[in-house]
Amino acid sequence: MIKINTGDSRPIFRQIVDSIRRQIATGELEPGSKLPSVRGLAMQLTVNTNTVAKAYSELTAQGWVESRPGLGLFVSKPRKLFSDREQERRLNEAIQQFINQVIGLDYDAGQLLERLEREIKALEKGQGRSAGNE
Amino acid sequence: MIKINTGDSRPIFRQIVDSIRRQIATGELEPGSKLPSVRGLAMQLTVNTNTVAKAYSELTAQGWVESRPGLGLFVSKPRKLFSDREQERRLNEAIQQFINQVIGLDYDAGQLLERLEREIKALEKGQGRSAGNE
DNA sequence: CTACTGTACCACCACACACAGCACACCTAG
DNA sequence: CTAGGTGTGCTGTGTGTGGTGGTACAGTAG
Repeated sequence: MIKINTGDSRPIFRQIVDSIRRQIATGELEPGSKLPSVRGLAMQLTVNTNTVAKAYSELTAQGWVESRPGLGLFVSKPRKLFSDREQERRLNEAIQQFINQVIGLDYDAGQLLERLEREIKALEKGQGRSAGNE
Repeated sequence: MIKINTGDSRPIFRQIVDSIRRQIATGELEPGSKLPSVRGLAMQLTVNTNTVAKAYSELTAQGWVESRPGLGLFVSKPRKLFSDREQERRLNEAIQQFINQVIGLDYDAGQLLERLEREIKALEKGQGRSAGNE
């Protein structure tokens, strides 16, 4: 089930992408599963169809789901999504962004790492995608 | 010295804010230090004065620097910047955002935490701000 | 055929970002 | 005193992104 939070600073289509990506990564959505239709999800979220289509377009472009013409979108089998360099670049960017956000907060390194560890390991509960080769 | 990267996805004024905040947090800019003038920094970065002014405005509003009328902006003494709830909210947001960015990458929890630990501890080298009470 | 699927357009509006120029109050150096 | 530097405020203009609304088309299932 996908939820949209209007108080969230992220744009709507990004919330949809993140939500579905997380469901796939945690195994909540298994490979082969069918995603809700563009119009159906748009109706449920009281959002424009183009907004959902934009989210689906990104998921398809990044290889999380595959389109079967006339049928819908289906979760694709786990595989490596980015090159090593691209992965490294994205990880670095994510870390720097995290630091910039917590840099004024009164937490020490230990507290930050403890909180991060808890949240990260919660993801691997349903066994995230860790496929072999490309 | 402040650098602007046009390839960076962050808006210019945000890059300036982040850069200066980090310099203050790491002690590279000590309390009482004078920031470069709005027009001077804008000239150096080949950027509009309003863009620098916007960055300075945010730094002032968040209490990182203080304005002495007619003289300039000066790094203020360390103190608590946000309420406990606000700190907790921002930390949570930062963590969720980090997870959303690394969720498709082929790193396990151990690798992520190791990388995070290295970068976070690098910040505390010059003794970050950890003042007592509000 | 009809009804559903994703996809691709078009137009419109709102907002953030950056740029440009101008004005004002303040302080210091001469 | 004046001249020049300081932050701050305002108006405007242009560009890009996000969101909405509507239409259209090819593919698939019944």
